[in-house]
Amino acid sequence: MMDIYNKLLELLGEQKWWPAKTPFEVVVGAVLTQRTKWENVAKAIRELEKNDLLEPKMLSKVERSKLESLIKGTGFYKQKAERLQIVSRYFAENDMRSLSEKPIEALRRELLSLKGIGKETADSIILYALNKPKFVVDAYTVRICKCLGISGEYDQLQERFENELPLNVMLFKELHALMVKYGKEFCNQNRCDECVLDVKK
DNA sequence: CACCAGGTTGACC
DNA sequence: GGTCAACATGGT
Repeated sequence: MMDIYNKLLELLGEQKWWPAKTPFEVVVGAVLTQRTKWENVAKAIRELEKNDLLEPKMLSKVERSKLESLIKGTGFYKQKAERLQIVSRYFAENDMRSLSEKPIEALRRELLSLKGIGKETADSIILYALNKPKFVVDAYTVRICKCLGISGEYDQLQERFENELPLNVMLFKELHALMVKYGKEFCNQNRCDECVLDVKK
């Protein structure tokens, strides 16, 4: 696993994820980027910012139709508007500070109980908003691992990364970001024959 | 016109 | 347990 990281880092350089000014902005982005290009998410976040909505209380209270129109460009906008308000209510009731004090697994279960927050979104929030060591698995991670002969679904892959890597937040962030970047650039059409990641598992 | 994007849910078997 | 359509817009 560390070999993959070193190789990707050498190839692509540091990614410095997640691009956001505040932890709550990470939360909003994590919901909006579900099955959606980041470019469109960034636009929506700027719209929300203009309307002073990048804050849990304001976002949870804003009129649904207004929220929908602001995030329309990210697709699935009705679902996402509902999801954003559910998550916002949760973050309005639980500030970042109190959330940081919870054990990771307990926090993860709470996030997963919110409608619209699945594993990847929950783990992205834990890693990038709360800076806790939880490895985020996404579609690219699964694809890349498959190419490398590492099979498994979300939980198995996550466990493997967390067990085989040092439990380091920066490392988890970078490796996840690097795999997304690599996946976007090189894994688009099953061109596994050109894969640069000929590393030992 | 077809296909994809930093997923999640609920229905059905 | 697993599979699958639905969700919707914007870009190639």
